[in-house]
Amino acid sequence: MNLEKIIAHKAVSVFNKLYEQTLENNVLQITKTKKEFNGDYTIVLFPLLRYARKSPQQVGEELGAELKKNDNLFSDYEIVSGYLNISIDNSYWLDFVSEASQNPDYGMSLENENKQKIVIEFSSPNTNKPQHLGHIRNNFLGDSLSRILKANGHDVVKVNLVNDRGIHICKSMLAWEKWGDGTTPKSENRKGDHFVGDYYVLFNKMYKKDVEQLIEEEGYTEKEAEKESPLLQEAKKMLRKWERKNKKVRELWQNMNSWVFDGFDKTYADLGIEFDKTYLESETYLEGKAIVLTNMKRGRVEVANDDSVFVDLEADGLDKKILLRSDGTSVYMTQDLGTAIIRYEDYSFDKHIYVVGNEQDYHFKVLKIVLGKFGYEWSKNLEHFSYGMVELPDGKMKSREGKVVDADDLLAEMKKTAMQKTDELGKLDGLSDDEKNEIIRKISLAALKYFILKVDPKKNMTFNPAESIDFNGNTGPFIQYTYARINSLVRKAEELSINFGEQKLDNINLQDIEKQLIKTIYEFQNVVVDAGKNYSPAFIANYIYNLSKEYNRFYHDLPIFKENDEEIKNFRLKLSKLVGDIIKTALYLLGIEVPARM
RNA sequence: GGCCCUAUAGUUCAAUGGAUAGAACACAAGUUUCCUAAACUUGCGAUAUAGGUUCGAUUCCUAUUGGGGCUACCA
Repeated sequence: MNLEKIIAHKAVSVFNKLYEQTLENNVLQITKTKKEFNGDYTIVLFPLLRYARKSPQQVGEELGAELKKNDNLFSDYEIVSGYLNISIDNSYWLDFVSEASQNPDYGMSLENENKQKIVIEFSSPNTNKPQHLGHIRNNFLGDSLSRILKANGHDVVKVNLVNDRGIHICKSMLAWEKWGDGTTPKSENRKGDHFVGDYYVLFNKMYKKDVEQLIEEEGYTEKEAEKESPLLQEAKKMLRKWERKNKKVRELWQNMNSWVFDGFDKTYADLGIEFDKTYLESETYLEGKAIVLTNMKRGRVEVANDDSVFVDLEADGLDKKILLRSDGTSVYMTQDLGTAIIRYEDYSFDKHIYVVGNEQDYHFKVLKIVLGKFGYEWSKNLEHFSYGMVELPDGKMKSREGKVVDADDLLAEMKKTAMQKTDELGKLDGLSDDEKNEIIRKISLAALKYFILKVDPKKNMTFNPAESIDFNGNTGPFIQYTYARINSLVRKAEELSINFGEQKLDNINLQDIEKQLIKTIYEFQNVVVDAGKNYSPAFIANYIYNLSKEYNRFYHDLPIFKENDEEIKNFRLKLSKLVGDIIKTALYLLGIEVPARM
């Protein structure tokens, strides 16, 4: 039980006794005391006044005095304009430091009585183009959320769903067939996913010309032209051939997909992302089709005049949704229906989380309802973790037009900047190239991951490619640097054979900044829980920045090895080590590694 | 047209309905005989507008305006 609850509990029972009331626990509001006031926790007195029928000053005085009298947890109290600020006795904080220092998993609650089996799907790239900044946010959020849920004691399965079939894939294929001249990624020395992506962009360029021509020369409206374009018709024909398992088309498809997968493997390795299982839509989409047909027999879906199959959701306040095209091929929804069912057969999950952008809010709403209509009880356990788009200063990224910030390019750019910065500062002089590169890798990836994850996932975020991502201030490297400093202290202590871990913490007089640090350390366990409840890696990021900032102030203001008092010196080392451990754990939850030095 | 999300310093981000709205970057000025200056300290500067609920609103509700998204045969 955490301190806030303990205090609230005690305060309520004291209050009830004082004023002969029967308050519920949730009437009493308790918060952490703001830094500019004395005290650790604050009870807001306003809501209590109507029960006590006294002034804030009186209630605060009586409540504070009674709490302090009966319990040595409380060392002091003070009333400031309607707020009762309570101080916790130092011995409580010191005991906490000793305890946390001995727990290597401090912050993680790996035993959870409400343990759930959670399947989390993220990344979900298409094989017609390389990944861009939008995918990066998806990958980082999915990976970090998995780690956070695990830290909350859940059984987490990370799955990737690769969309390796469909009209968009055929577009790349068709363009390559038409204009590729038999070239390969190898012959052109181009990463496979980029190679294929080039043809996707090329298709769209030619398609646009096609459409313009139809409008100008044949007098079509824009809509008609878009539909009637010969190029698009050809791609559709290819998709039908693909669904009929046409040998030539399938061979081409296999080939181009394998190029893309080679590229993706490299990108995932660079990003430090792994999956427990990868599903391919080409292997699951038929299940979706089968389900739709079964439910057609049962009369749960409708068939239009042109033979397309749809479900009418107007009763649920939504529109009609197509499930099979008039030519019998599957749409996105069809696939997701099938995939969900297979997923449940595979894992019998308690919860299934889709990490997908908020542009698909409607899609997942429909998916859930349709599965419910089809009689799948577990559809209520599907959750859409909807995150905001990454926008460029001049608007949304459009991969059709090639207007994107490419994932691989961005990583390379980050590395270059990190290397340049490091050389300027002369930080890693004297290390071997391998050691140096490894540290640079960690720093540049941290800068990128932190930049993305510190933002509330629900919100859209802006990325300006013209301004490179910072390495100073509220950044990943800043936090890594704090860790590296601490690591250096610990190393030195070992060299000097100082065994600070054994230090008993009894009568240490805490400086303000030390106490503040301990309180922040204490918060970590709550932050991990909240981050799990709210699906928000940003909670962890903001927390760890704050902790690092406070530690740097402590490090700057107070002597450690130069402290004469042995007990205090050992205490400060112990505190430092604890902060270092928490930084490491917290960064781990964001998928960020720590360098031993930097 | 309908539905959903969103609006905080010059910029990028914070703030379970609680105290004087926090940071970072940028800008201006300081701190290295001292454990890593990728650090620390100081200054400048913001809740779109109009109502409402409340002891108290950046937070909840309504309207307006701006931005983004979705709206059955793209995924």
